[in-house]
Amino acid sequence: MKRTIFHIDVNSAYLSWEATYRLQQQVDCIDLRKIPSIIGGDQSKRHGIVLAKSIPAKKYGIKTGESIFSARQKCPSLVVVPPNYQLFMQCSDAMVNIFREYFPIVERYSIDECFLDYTTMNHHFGSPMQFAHYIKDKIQKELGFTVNIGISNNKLLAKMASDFEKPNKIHTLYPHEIQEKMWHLPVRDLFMVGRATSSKLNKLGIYTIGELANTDINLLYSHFKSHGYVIHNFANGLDKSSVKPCSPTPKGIGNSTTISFDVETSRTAKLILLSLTETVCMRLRDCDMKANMVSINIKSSDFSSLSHQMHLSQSTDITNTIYSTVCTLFDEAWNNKPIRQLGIRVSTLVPNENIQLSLFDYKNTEKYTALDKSIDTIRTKYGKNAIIRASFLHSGLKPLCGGMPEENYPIMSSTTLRN
DNA sequence: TCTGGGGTCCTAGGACCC
DNA sequence: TCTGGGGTCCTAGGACCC
Repeated sequence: MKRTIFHIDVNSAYLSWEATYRLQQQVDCIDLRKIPSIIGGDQSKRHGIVLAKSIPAKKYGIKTGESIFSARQKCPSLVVVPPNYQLFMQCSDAMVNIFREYFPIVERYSIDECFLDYTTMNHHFGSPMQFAHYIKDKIQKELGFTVNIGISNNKLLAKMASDFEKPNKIHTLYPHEIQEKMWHLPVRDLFMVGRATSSKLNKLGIYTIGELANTDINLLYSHFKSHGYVIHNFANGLDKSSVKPCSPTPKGIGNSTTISFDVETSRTAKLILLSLTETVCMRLRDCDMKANMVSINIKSSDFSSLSHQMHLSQSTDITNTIYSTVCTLFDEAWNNKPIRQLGIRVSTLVPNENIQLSLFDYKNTEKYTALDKSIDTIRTKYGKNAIIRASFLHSGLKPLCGGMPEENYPIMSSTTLRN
């Protein structure tokens, strides 16, 4: 049976959300979407990259991911606004709540993108195009921001379609429209063709999605291995994946941070690793999982990076245990180059039940588990910094670092954002 | 490049075994 | 050791997405 899939994508999400919020709060009367503006990190903390841009900023050639320094060179009058992740989560939730009024399954692909399956809903809500207009306008009216909607028979084509002309537009990309609407685009525009793959394709004389679609699959395999099959299928509009309810169980949990100065001593590095371990382990316990693998990542000031990982003899969620592994990994891996960024990650996760405890450390495990539990309770109740490790006092470093944007903010319901 | 941070998946190459 | 070949497992690094 032919499916009907929608892909909804918020236009310049972070920027639209901030603009909508400012208009509603009447911070000032300027709509950030109508002037050259970006959402960007703090340059003094070396977080200075463009996270989202307005359409006027795009006209100056400003790209997501580039440094704010270079964006300012392209447009000296550029307005730079810091990100407000709590607000972004609330706006995202408000949009998803609207979808849930109509769809039993909402696949939240990212903070600002969803897939919906409209296949069986035609006779309830009209043609796909009619319903797309309805839901797009509803979001704009109730939440104040615009979206693009792509419609097709599979997720890949729906996603490609939503990326066509912006903002506030609906596009179809049905299989019979592929040649006309998609094949003339540069290969870089195809989902799953990134910088590295597109430059390799260009060297092979392949510049458009159409050329890729008509390239011999064996040639692609010889250069790209299994990824060659993926991009060849996508260029031909082939995708069988279905719309799935999101986040089954995470495969791993990690946090990393770029430090505002170059770290030159193991002592400082380990303090930062501790703050990262604290948040990662809290998140791990929060989703009721234990980890079997611990990895670290070190990016030097010259931007070279290295990683190191270790399998644990026993799965754990204990901060102290994971931290001591992190320290061992760091000592084994660090090449003494000044450090720009540190990251840790736990993976090979198992549900926090039926864990075999070795007889020897049974007592310690119990003790540390109780300790972590008390700390988590205090932090949940009184805030993240209600209890911190003494080693951070007077260190000038944050005792907890990274983490998902949660905090103790109430989730804004879709009504809260209404005009 | 004055170049963030959260993820997932794949692969080359080495270790080890028979 | 002037050493074959196949299989499995593991790790580091790199690709991609947002």
